[in-house]
Amino acid sequence: MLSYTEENHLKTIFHLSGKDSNSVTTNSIADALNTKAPSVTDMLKKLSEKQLISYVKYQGSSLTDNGRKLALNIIRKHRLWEVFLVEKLGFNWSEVHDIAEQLEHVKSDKLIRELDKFLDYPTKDPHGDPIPNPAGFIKYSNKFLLSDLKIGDKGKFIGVKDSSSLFLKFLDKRKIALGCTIKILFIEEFDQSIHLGLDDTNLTISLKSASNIYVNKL
Amino acid sequence: MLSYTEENHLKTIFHLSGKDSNSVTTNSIADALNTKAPSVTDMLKKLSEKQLISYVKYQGSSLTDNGRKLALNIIRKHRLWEVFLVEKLGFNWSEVHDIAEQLEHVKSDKLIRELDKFLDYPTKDPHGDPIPNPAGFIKYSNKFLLSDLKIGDKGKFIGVKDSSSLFLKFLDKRKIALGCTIKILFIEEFDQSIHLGLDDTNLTISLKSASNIYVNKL
DNA sequence: GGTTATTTTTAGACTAGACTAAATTTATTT
DNA sequence: AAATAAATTTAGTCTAGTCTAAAAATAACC
Repeated sequence: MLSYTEENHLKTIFHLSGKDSNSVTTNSIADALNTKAPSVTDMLKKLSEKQLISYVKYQGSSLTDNGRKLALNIIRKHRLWEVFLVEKLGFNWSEVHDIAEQLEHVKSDKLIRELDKFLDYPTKDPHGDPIPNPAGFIKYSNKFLLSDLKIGDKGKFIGVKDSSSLFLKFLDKRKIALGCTIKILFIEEFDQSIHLGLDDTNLTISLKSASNIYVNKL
Repeated sequence: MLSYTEENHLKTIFHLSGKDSNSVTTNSIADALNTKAPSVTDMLKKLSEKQLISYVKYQGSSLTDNGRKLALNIIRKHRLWEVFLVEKLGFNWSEVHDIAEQLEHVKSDKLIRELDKFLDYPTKDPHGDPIPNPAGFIKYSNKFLLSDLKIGDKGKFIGVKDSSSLFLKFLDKRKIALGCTIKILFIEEFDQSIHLGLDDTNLTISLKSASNIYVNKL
């Protein structure tokens, strides 16, 4: 049985590792969890003992198959609860992260099975992120960051990288919603801010914002 | 912000106090929480400092108005989640307690408001216990223990005292369901076991079982 | 390639919550 | 009302998780 803190470390290592399970630095975990490096080092040793990560002193950590499975199970729970909050309780996608952060730690396999059924087996959360299946398999889409597209490219908005409430409200205000089509009209040389075509309107967003938006290239 | 453990102590003190907020002993709290007396003593001091209970050394503890309000809020959450689990996710009433025990600690006022609305403002949980309103008001029904009725009395089954999974399954097996009418046919002198009329069948239950069943006298 | 800077780990201390064993207070019994 | 029993608190220890400061390892730089 994993503790709250162990679960959070596994989840964070997964998120920082990316698709191909790269090794992750101690400091990056500490930053992500709003904690300090020595606390993380302690936890890394513990998770390593439990064979959930492979950890080499000074060299970083990566999930074992077992650890990855557990991480994906937590992420599955997080995302199912997010769907519940938005679809059933009428929350805005910008409000659900912190609550799901708590709900994801509730322990009951049956609860998640029944919730999944109740929600009719959703495959994506409200931010467009894929929901891992019960076996811990996750389907990555061939997504790109909006900031990596070139002038003239078109993309379909499928998700966000940073799902902080602040950023999601930013998107809401500009009517940038999941599923809409975005065309790169022009990129400012000076600061890489991007002029977009969005439905019938044009707008400009910063490089920082564009680096938080995932699209499927069209 | 209360910790998980603080919340559990407040809740337990409320449950042990009964309708008229009697003083509660340290050992009874320890028993209810499956912990030891010294741990409880520490917590009592802490809750007393926070003015959530009034605690006199060696004399027991009782909730302050503030503590009672917080306790009722936790109970409100617990019972709303139980309704959700049974009504929406199809759980049996015997399975929901442990899960609700976890869910009740999730912190978000809006979550509970929306859940309440989603469930259409229920007033009782699946075991027949009243759900406190958001202000911390709880409506007690004039309930009796089945074991306190006399021969010839009739009652409507409205709730259980001990909602352990074991006892609820016991009731299910005997088709004793919330809302059914129970008549006391005969009480054995030897062991106070009770012969009941239930719908069109008769059965016998022990004093211990009868002491766990609440009825409204008819 | 040696020096400096950065990252990471170790060492040691702190808090919340739990425990056991011993001391103290209250209750019971005769 | 003294002696015994039971309940409760105190004292001291333990674990998980956190931190700061110092030491060690790695990376970066000239």
